[in-house]
Amino acid sequence: MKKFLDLITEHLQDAFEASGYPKEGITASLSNRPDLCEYQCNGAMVLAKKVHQAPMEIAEKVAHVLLDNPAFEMAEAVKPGFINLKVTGRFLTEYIGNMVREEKFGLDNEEPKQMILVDYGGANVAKPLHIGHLRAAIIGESIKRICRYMGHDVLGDVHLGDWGLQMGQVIAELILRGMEDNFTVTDLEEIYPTASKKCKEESDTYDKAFAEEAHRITGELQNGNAQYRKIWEKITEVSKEDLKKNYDNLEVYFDLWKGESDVQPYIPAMIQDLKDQGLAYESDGAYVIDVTEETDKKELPPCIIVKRDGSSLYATTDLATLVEREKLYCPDYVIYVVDKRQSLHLEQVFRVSRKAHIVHEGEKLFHLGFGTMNGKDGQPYKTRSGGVMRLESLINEVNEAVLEKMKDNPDISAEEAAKTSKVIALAALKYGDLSNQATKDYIFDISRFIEFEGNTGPYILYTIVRIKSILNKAGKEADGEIFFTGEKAEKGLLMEAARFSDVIETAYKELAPHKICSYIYDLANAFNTFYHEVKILSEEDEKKKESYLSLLKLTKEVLEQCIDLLGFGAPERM
RNA sequence: GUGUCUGUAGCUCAGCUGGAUAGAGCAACGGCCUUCUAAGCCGUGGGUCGGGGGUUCGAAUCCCUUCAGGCACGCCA
Repeated sequence: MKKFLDLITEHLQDAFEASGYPKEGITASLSNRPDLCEYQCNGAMVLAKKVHQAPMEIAEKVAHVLLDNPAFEMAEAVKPGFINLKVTGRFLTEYIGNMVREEKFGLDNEEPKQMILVDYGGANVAKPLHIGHLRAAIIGESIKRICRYMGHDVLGDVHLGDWGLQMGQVIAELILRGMEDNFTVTDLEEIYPTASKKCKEESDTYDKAFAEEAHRITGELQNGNAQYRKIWEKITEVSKEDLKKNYDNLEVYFDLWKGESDVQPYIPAMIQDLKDQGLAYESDGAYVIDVTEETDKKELPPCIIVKRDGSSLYATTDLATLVEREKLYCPDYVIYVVDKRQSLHLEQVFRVSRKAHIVHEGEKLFHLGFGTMNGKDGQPYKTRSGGVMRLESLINEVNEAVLEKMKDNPDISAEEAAKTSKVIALAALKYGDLSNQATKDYIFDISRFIEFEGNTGPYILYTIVRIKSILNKAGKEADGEIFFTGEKAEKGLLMEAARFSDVIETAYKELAPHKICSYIYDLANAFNTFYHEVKILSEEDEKKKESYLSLLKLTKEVLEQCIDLLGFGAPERM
C-alpha cells in the first residue's frame, strides 16, 4: 500500500504535468508551518531555473489545477513559490481506513527480501554484563525487530567473547583453587577479575608464574587439550545460562549464541588463502594486509591477521566469523552494533573481507557505531565508588526509582506496583537510550528517564494505558468506520497516524530507532490533545462515537507496534 | 601528529539528502479537574544554531577555514 505522502506526491505530479511542467523531482512533504498548511511542495522553486519561469507563476498554475482535486480542500501558491496544501477529511480517512484493514497498517515489505544478520552482543563468557553492553543490547534488539518487521529474514547473533586469554586466566585460577569441577556464576564473577589482575604487570597482585601459566593454558586449550576443553565447556555453559537470564530481563533475545570459539576451525585455511591470494604479507614478523583504497585521503594502517608469535587476534576471528556466516547463512547485509570506538578495526575487517572475497559481491557490511553513556558530568557512567556499573545493579536502580514513584498512586496495590514498575522501568531505560541518535554519546540520567512527563518512555506508556482504559469502558468492539467529524484535534491525530509507514521505512533505511521515538511522541501528543478536546464516551451521536473509538484503537495499535519495535511493552494500568 | 565524530535555549535533545518566523521536553511563570487516568492539556518568557568566509533566490543544513571538546590510531578485545 502506498504511503500517504506518496499519494499526495502523485496528485502533485499530475498537477505539474497537467500544467505543462515536468514532474520529475516533485515531492510533497509535511508542512513546517502548520499555521499555514498541512502539506507543502517546494517543487516550483526548484523548477524555476530549469524552465525559466518565475516560481510564483508555476506555483499558481499548479495550485489552480489542484483546487479541482477532491483530495485537497486548500491549495495555494505563496510568496517565493511554495504550494501550500490542506487535505480533505475524506481523502485522509480513506487512507486511514485502508491502514486499519491492511496488515502492518499498510506497510509494504521491503523488496527484495534480504537475509540480514545483526551482530549486537559482545558479551564475554565468565564476565558479568556491565553497562558497556547495554547500548549494544538495546539498539541491536530494536534494529533486529525493525528489520524483521520490514519483512526480511533476520538473525541476531550474540557473538560471545569466549576464546581469548581470559579463558586461560580463569581456568588457571580454577585449577589453582581446586574448583575446576564445581563452580557457579557467582564464583566466576569474582574469579575473573582476580585472575585478570594477577596477569597484569602493573597490578599489585601481579604473579609472573601465574600469568605464564594462563598463557600456556590458553595455548593448549586452543590446541585441543581435552582437560582444559572440559573446564572451558563448563565455564561456557554456566556463563551462558546467566547471560541468557540477564538478556531475558532486558527482553533481548538472540537467535544465535555463536562465539569466537566456533570460528577457530576456519582460521588456518582462511589465513592460507589470504597468503595464496597474495594479500597477506610479512611485516615485522607478523602477517598483515593492506587496506588502503584510492579514495582515501590518508593511508589506513594495515590489518594484522597473524601476530609475531603465530597466534591470531581479534581481526582474524572477526574475519573467520564472516567466513562462517557466509557459509552457513549467506547474508546480504551484516549489521554490527558495536561501540563506535571500534570503527577503525571494523573498517579494516570489512575491507579485507571484500578484497579477499570472503563476502560475496553486493553484500553489505555496516558498522552501526554507538556512543558512550555518560553521567551528568559528561564522563562515562560509573558506580558511586567509581567502578564499572554492573548491568544488574543498573536495572535494579531504575526499577526501584520507578517503584518509589508509583507509591504515589493509591489505586495500585503493592503487588501490582512491583510488576508494573518493571515494565515501566524497562520502557524508561530503553526509550531513554533509543530516543537519542545512536551514534552520539548521551547523558544517562535515570531521574529524567523515569519522569512521567515529557519525551520519556513512561509518558508513551501512560498514553497507551489511557486509551486502553477508554476502550475498556466503552464496552463494545471498536470496529466502526473512521470518518472525519470535523474536530481540529481529530485531524491532527489522523495525520500523525497516517505517517506510520513512512516513519518505519525511514527508521529501517537509516537504522535510526530514534525516529520511531520522536514519531510516537508526536502521535501521543496528538492523541492527548484530541483527548482533551473531544469527549469520547459521552458522545451522543453513536456514529461519531464509533468512529472515535476506532480511531483510538488504531492509535493504540500503532503505538503498541512501535514500542514493540523499540523492544518494550505497555502495562494494563499505571 | 594523522584520522574521525561532536558543538543548536540555563539543562537534556530533535531538526542536518538546502526552504517560510530554528522545534520539543525539563527548569521558570500563568491558566485548566462536578464529566473518558491532571502521570494530562493550554499559554508566556527564553537562541549571534561555536567563530569567520563562500555557494544559492534561500544555509543550522552544502563547501572552505578557524576555535573548543571526545574518540581511535600494527601484534589487547
